[in-house]
Amino acid sequence: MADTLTDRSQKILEAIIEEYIATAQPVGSKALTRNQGIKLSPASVRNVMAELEELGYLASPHTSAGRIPTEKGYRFYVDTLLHISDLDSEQKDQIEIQYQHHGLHMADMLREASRTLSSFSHYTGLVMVPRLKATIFRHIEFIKLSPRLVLAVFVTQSGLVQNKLVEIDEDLTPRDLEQITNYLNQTMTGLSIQEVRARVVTEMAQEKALYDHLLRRAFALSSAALIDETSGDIIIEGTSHFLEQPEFSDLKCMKRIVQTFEQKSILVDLLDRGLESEGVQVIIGSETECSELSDCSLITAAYSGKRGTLGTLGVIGPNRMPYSTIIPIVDYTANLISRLLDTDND
Amino acid sequence: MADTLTDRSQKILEAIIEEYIATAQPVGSKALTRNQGIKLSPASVRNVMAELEELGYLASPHTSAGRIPTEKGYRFYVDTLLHISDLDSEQKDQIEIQYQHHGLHMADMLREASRTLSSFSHYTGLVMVPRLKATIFRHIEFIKLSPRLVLAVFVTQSGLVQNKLVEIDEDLTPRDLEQITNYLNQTMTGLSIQEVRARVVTEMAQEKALYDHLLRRAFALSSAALIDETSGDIIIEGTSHFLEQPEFSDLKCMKRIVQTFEQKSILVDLLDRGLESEGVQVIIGSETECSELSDCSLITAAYSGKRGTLGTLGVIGPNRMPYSTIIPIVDYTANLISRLLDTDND
DNA sequence: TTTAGCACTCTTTTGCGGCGAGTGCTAAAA
DNA sequence: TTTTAGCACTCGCCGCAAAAGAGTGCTAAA
Repeated sequence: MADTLTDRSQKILEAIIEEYIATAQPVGSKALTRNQGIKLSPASVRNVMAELEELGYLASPHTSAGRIPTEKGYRFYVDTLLHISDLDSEQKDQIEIQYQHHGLHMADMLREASRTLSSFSHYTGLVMVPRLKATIFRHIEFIKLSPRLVLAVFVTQSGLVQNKLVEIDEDLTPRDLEQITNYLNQTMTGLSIQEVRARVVTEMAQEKALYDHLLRRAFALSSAALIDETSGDIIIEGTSHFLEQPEFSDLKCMKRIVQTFEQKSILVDLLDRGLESEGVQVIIGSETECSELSDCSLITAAYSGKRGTLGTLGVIGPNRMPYSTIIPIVDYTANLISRLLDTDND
Repeated sequence: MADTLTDRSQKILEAIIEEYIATAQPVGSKALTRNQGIKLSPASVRNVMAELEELGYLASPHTSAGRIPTEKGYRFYVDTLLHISDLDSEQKDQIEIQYQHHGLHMADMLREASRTLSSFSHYTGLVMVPRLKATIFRHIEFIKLSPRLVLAVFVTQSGLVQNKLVEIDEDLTPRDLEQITNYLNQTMTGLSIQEVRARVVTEMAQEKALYDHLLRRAFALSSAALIDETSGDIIIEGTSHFLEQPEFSDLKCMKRIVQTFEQKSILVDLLDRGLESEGVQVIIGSETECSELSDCSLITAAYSGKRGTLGTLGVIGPNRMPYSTIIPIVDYTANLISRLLDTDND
């Protein structure tokens, strides 16, 4: 039982998957011979189909229905059969236009990205908000709101702004705050957040910090401000597209999926996986390692700012997704966002 | 045809509505006599039901089904029949507990409110983010990020923080910025945003602003910073509860509703209505003036900070909602949020 | 004024035969 | 040896009709 399929088997598998993606109906041998450039009789196709089923690429819901792809089938399709074309420039323009009216606000841009992903793919768009730890320190500022309350505003190189209210035990004069601000901005600018954190820890342990009152406060404040709270936030748009999918017409199953979305944490984990890797990733069905999402697939890609990866974005839909059209959309959007993040904030 | 119903009619109407709320099934005369403290025979009940139908409080889906309440029926129920009990202290505690771990961040608190509303009501929670214009100026700060880019951070009395990146045409020295900051904070603190805006407009028109370069810049910057961008944002949690409602088992109709939610603007309008009024508001079916939501009802209440109303929150679900249990939940949550906003930020 | 009885209506369920799509197998054709 | 035509078989889906069930309105009696 050769694990390598013959050319002919591959062609037929491809045709079946594409037909199934288009129609959501089990594909029969006859339908195949009608449609495409397959020059075989139904009987021959049947033989191949039986073989593909035995190898685990196809399954039949019941005897008298056609075949549907298994996860293994989709995986093989995505890995070796799929030829992804580039977006034509018209589509690129259409996508790009969406971002024209969004100014400098990163949050708006990411929301728009999620929306665009959803509306161009007709599935559900996902955008992970940049993890703070993946970003570069640019500026920190402390605003005193009341004797015991300071607002820390922290800006990353890529234009992400994080606010945090910090309670303090002792009154700090505006002058103190200014000094702290200056010190931190001078020492930390250009470092990654991880480096900044490390630095804060080591310096706080060092002797001179013990004696320099102000310095100690500076570190205390900054470490409070840099706790990554927004981390793990995710922007989901177009959940309603799920309601269009015939495979989810069962309300029970539909509800399980939507609830999983609302929880967000599982999606965050899935998007996190894409952080390390280059290019577009496809996660199919049970590869999600989440039983609720076992009939869903994700197409994700990382986006990056000036220095390194910031986060990931993508699309989630049923296993039966038109990968060939969505992969370029995700890819292009990720690149576009990266580009916008690089140019927007000098 | 007296518009005032007899006591008996009211009792029966109430029983029908409550039965229908509990079961989602058309209510027949027999079912009624079985259940409650109604001491009449089915035949008598039928007479009353026929009368109630003629008056428009009930409708029958078809001859051989029971009756279901009309909007007019619900409205009457909510307005005059309903006796809302207070939450018992156990429930209050349960709700309150949810907020313990949320520190000073307003955004987190509001998200939690939406989540709590949803999980305690088993419907969909809505929280409108405070409209900037309804808030009081507390502090503004400008952070220079690059020669042409300034980050404006604006804090309201109630602890809402808004960031805005502002592009400027001419380089401002840190000294300039500091002066501008000081000037604005001294003049504007304690004014409502509307007053601030008005002030900026009038002062910019005045002569002295024409000559004072710095002043002009200060106004330009602040007016750019105070454009209300987050306005109209809304936090929706628990959409999946809609999938549980038998009345929305039709996917078409379900999808229309979810899409309406995703658009948000319609919900914002609906929540806006509650801004003016005291206490809990109920909007039933077509009162939403939105055809997609004609089978939905909202229960909303305004929450407020130190000075005046900030926004509204509530629950949206099918017309057939257990108003008597949800109204207290919404009411209590709104008060709780108001209380938290008042105490949190000295 | 209330209730019991009854005929009537209309939906829902159930059972059943037939149609259609698709399969696997076998034997013939290429 | 590979491909194809033919054929019996399986099984879901559709439509129909009959039966069941729930509820109503009306009338006449309590």
